[in-house]
Amino acid sequence: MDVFAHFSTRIATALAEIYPDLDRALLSRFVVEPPRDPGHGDLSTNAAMVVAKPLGKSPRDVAAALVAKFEGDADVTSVEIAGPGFINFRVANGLWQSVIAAVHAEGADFGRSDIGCGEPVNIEFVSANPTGPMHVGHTRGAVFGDALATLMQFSGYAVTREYYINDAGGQVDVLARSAFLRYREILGEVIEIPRGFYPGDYLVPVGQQLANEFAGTLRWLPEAEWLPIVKDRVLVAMLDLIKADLSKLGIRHDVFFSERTLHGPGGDIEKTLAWLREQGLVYQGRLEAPKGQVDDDYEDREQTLFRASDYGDDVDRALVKSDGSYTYFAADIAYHRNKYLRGFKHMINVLGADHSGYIKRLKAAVKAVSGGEADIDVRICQLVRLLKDGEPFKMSKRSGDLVTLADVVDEVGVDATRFMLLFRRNDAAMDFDFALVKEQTRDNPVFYVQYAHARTHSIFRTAQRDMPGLDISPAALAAAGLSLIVTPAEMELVRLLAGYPRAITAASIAHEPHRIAFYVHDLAAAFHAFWAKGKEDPTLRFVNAEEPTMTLARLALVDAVRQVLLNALTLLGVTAPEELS
RNA sequence: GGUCCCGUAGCUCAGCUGGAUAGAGCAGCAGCCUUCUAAGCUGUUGGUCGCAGGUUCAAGUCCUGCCGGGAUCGCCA
Repeated sequence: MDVFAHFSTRIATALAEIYPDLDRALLSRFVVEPPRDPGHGDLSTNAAMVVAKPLGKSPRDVAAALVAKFEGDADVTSVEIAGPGFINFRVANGLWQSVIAAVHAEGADFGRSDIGCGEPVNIEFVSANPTGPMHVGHTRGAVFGDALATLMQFSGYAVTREYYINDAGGQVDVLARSAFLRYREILGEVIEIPRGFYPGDYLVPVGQQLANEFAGTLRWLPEAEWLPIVKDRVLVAMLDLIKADLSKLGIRHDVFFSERTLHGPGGDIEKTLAWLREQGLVYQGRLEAPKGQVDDDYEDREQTLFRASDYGDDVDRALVKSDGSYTYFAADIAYHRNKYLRGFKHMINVLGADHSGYIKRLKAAVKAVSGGEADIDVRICQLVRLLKDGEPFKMSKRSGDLVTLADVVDEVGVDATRFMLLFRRNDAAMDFDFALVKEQTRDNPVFYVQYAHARTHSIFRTAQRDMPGLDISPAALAAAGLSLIVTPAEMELVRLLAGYPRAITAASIAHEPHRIAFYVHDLAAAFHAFWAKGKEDPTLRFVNAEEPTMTLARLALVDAVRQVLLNALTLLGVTAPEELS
């Protein structure tokens, strides 16, 4: 039940009846939304203005014809033309009240839609290098990607959560060598970790595991022989580490895709490059030296290039390094072709701020490998600055390790971590204040929203205590006399509830989960406000022993608020406690 | 130098992918606790939407050029 979608359909139908020749594409161009100024009415549409010009008519004439279609309609109490051609509707209370019943009937599914039409969408996120535990910088992208995935699933997309394991580069060799040092250390050698190696303690268990499995035998092998063995072991261990970190945040990927599987003879990279060559998209050539800071070891040479600039990138991009191995980008082209061949025409990549320069070539790659059939949206998560009591926080600890994702979650909890990271647009840098998210005051939005949910339960507990004879079962709530819900403060709440499905679809389409966080904060605020009204005016209290009928109607409203708060928080991966201790 | 992101109230930020008189929270000021958990609420002060042009019925929103802040810049991943 989406009131806005309901009116949108009705208006489109009316327009099609009035103007049979009207271009149907226009019928999806107008919007139905709550006007900024509530004085203008409950719903407003710009339909007349959108349609007027192509029809060669004045907006107000179109509006007048449209208004005539709604005269005497049961759903509306008034329809007015305003300003340059807006149409403002006042919706009958009965329709608003039916929203409460709809929330009750649909329960956890309230807000669900099928705008995705079951289309497969691949969301690649996190993809942190498998060289150690996740550090705090990865957290934002992890939470964002996960929330976006849940959101789009709820809107009817067939979502695959995917993690790309960068296990093919030189840093993995360094990782394996670092683990090998720990192995030798376990065997009794005194080891100094040289610069450029991974010094973290987290490799000690890997060394131990190698010692358990191979005793001392690896030590006497040449590196070429032990390296692949150690690499296999250490990669599995690191991935387990990362999965454990992610599960701390309640995040689980459907697919872990290894970059290594793309390499080698007959692998996807070779196939993809051969295919690109057939298309004439690969050539030998030179690039201009980059402006700005030029590396000392820059060497102008002829190289193998992909025609990225044919697809909107600024320059063509190198595919092969000077040592003959493939560039990261070459593997990434193959990887995205692989996604396309797996049936994904919609891809979303969640990347950190340092990858913003990568967007154009990625889009170029997707366009090229799909023949323009697939699209990719790259969502950049900007930096998070850690603060404590308003002061910048050291990102590295004494041991030299970075602050890890686990540190943050252990410090402030999953709910606070997730909500705070989602309570901001992804493309703006943000501050994360450790002290604030642990506060139990209204300044802390996580707490504020969870408190609203706990309050809905508290009201039911009170009702049970003070009116033991009252039947507050789901069936009784469903049968409540909703026509009693009429005061402005109540209608404000109901209107917000009615806007939930619309908020979900809009956030899905825009790939912006933060809108749900703001929505739920708004709903919590409206609920707290209504709750407080009962203090000044006892007739506005939810539970009133003198008025069982009214109490039941109000409880039905509270239950709807409870359900939507729960739905929205669940979507964000934040728990909704029934009681705050 | 190129590219991308940001610039909205003293501070932190929304602004529903072009709509009507630009909104919240914090801070400030003035109020509300023998409570349906005050862990909350009400009222109020505060704006040249960085600047200048352009597009149109309509621009914080789209385009161009500047200014300021951040990120990034052939073979790292």
